[in-house]
Amino acid sequence: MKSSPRSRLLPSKHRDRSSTIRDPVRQSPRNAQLSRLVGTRLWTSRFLSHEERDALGNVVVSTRSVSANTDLVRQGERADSLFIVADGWACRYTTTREGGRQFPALMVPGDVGNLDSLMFDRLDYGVRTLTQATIVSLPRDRVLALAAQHPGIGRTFTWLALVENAILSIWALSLGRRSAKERLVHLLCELSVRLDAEDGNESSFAFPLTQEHIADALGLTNIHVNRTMQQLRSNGMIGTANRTMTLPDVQSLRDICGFDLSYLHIQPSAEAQLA
Amino acid sequence: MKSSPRSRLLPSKHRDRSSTIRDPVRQSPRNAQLSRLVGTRLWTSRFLSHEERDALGNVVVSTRSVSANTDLVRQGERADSLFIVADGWACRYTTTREGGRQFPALMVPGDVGNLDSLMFDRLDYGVRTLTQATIVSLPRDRVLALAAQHPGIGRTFTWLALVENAILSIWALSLGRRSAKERLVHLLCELSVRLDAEDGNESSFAFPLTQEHIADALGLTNIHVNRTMQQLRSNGMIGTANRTMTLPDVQSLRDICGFDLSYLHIQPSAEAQLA
DNA sequence: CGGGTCGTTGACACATTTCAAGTTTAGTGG
DNA sequence: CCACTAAACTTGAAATGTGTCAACGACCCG
Repeated sequence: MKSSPRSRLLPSKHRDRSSTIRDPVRQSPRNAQLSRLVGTRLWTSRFLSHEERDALGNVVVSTRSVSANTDLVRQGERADSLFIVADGWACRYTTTREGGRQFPALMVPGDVGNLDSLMFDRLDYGVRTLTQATIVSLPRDRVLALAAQHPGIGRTFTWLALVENAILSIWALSLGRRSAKERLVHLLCELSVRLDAEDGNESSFAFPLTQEHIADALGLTNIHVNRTMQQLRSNGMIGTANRTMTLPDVQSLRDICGFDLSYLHIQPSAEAQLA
Repeated sequence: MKSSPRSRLLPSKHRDRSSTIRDPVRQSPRNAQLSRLVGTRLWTSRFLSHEERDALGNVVVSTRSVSANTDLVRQGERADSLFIVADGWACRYTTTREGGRQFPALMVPGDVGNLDSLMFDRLDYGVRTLTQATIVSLPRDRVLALAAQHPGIGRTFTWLALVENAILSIWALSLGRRSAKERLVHLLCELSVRLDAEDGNESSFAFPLTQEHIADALGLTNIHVNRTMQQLRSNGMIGTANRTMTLPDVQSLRDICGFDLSYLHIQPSAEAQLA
């Protein structure tokens, strides 16, 4: 399961910049909504029984399509639903007073956007789409009730939170101790794995991020990201064309930045179990 | 409740450098062990019923005193217990191949050291004491069983993981987008709150970290931390004497770095409720 | 065709690191 | 109690990675 079709991931550039979502759009029939969860990080948790998975599926209240650069929640706001990115890319973002922006997380298809909303009234970060995206919403109250009834669901949320923690810890290591080149390569290695884009030692995946987005993830300026990418391109370490990222030699990229995928805590059994 | 007596926090410098713990030392009678949890972040969770709190307390298997610079778990190792830092300071640390070190978290009295051990077989980071410390251990299996039986316990772990997440997100913002001075001041503001050391606009707390520890938390070199601290000292923004940190004007420090304590998710009711 | 986002380039500034001493401090052993 | 030692802290000079500022170019969509 390589990434989604390219058209879906392309940001729609001249519409709805910085808008906030209003109404659920494109309501689908209930069965379709349930099926939107399939393949999601939440859905494939190995801690869920079949019964628990069904219970979660029945809680989906809406599946909507959202354009690029839309805030799902803003910093300091309250969110009554858990947002799952079924398709497209999104980010969590934090900002300094002076306007410096940092992404503590990038979300790709299947990720949960605002786990914190389960426990906190106000979010410490904003969540925003980076591309056109399909968002599945689960109402917080019903999810919490389910978690109290079903141990597997509660455990799944703890697990999700801890995986986010592990990823964020490695990001901190990159931010604090790695050079620009290492940071960039490390991010690409991470995305390659998370998107399940690897085929032997090669990898290729739809890549909708602008250089500014990358900069916000890596704690660099877009200009320096640009120069660093050019260096990698001219060395043949990466290829970019048609909004597609190509990594011809994954292993040597991993060697450059000391990438070890164990921190992603991929569960190889989960998909197999559900297939 | 200001911080612990100074003697407790001083690292014992010429003993047990880099050693690993062997046996539980100084076993205390059971009642005393239970009471070691009191005041802990886990214990004061507002999601716990009295019954659940007792259940957790009964799971404590050991309370031991550990010298400074001791690994409780090393990177990639397995831990069968949850470690709670009842007294003293500790850190989580990650490293690059080249030896660059980054702390994704600092633990002060009351914090849980290795929540991830609940869900992962291998830890993505090491946990190490920075001072002599008192460590309470809860066996992972029994804790997991409790979490499955008692919704409040399960919910508490999710909550703990999400708070760590929130803190780490703000650390990422510091690492990626703040200057050395801002990072340092922000860390001091955070510690001042977490240690409950503030008295009006002043704050004073035992501070056992070396400048190298600070550097590892902030993604800087110890030398630059030194220069930055001197600058703050000469401006009267901070005072350091006898391993005690004094912040004479907390508000102006917060203004320097844009500190907003909401990300710490302090629960003012929790202590009152238990007092 | 035109406007705007995104990508690219160059020259320069500067925060932070590196390297290489020294000095102070706090425990240790005689 | 003093001398000894290692860790922690301090200082200076020079190197460098990354940021800043200011353009220009390419492309896409309306």
